Amino acid sequence: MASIERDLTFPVDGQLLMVLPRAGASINNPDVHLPILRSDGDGYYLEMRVEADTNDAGEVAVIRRVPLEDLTTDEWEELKQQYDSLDLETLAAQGIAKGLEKIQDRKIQRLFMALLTFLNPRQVGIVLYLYKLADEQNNGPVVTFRSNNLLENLGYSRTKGGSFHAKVRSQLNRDLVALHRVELVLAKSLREGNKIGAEVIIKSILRIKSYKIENLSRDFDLAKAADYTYELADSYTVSLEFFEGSSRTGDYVLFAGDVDVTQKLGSNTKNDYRTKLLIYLASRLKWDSPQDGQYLTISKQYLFKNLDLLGSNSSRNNQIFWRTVEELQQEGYILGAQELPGKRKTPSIQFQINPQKLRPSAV
DNA sequence: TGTTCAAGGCTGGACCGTAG
DNA sequence: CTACGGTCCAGCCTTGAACA
Repeated sequence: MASIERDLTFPVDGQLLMVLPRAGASINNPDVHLPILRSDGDGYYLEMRVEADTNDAGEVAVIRRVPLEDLTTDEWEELKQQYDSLDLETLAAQGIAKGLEKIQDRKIQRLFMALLTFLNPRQVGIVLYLYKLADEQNNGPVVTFRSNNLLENLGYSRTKGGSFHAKVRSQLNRDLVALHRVELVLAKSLREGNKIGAEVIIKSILRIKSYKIENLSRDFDLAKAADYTYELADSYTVSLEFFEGSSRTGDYVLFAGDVDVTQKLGSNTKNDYRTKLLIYLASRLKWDSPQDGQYLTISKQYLFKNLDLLGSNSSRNNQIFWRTVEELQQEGYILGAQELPGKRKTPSIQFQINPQKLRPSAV
């Protein structure tokens, strides 16, 4: 029984899921502040704050930040100068790529890009895939994988020669380095996170422990590849920093082993509502701890915010939302969903989750 | 409220060139 | 030869605005 179960599902850390939608909140989210440069006794940081929304316990405060410890004084001055010349307001309105195109220095451009698009659905897909591998490899939080296998699982196609395109390879290295380099600052006990003076923890999603280059003639530097070039190592060994797995504390959510992390051709990861909804539902399973483990009632306002459905046309937002629910229903994660008549004009949605595809650990 | 239209952002794959 | 680097652009999808 237990082994069958393990074949069909894999555990993803509960604390990570609780914080994931917040940690990856986009620039359009009203709780998100624009990036700032900050220095304190410990060093320099480029950081983005996500403020808590006190009307809902799950909308906790999180800071995501890139430590800039290896910057020279000149680089720090240049970074400050580039930062001052940025029009951060139009960056949100006109798109991130557009907003950053004036920055000449590629490293600075990529730094902002990494922070602004942190934990987008493509990166979340990578994280899910790594938790699945951790379960298969049974080596605790340590996972070893071949880059090409990961690209394959993300649904990318190969060139005529059989390799992957330089741009996708490069994006993968940048994603991995972002998951390694960006630190999350959050309350140690998320459920009490809004209290003043709460103890904080600082963690990355993963740490890259080592990597391999099979063609020895290539000389590869992880940071340089992420900051300046289009390179990718052939394999990586990483350690998942949020990891309870199936250990005795048992704080996790089981995901279906056939979870789809492929990137759809022609589509755009920031519009991957299906992955956002899946993760948000998993997150709410941890926050709400429903007695039956199946029924979740979530206000539409918070659903829309966490799906980044923040456009001005509410009927269109509704269309996209229900289309997304339909997708997860087709995949079997959701057994049913219905809109509950709203108290004071705040309608909510009741979901019935399929415990065979998504199930929290017993509380 | 929902539809239609035009404009434009983001992604990845085609193509081609280059370095080692 | 393979992997990297750059340019171009089609396809998907969203957005704001106008309108029924």
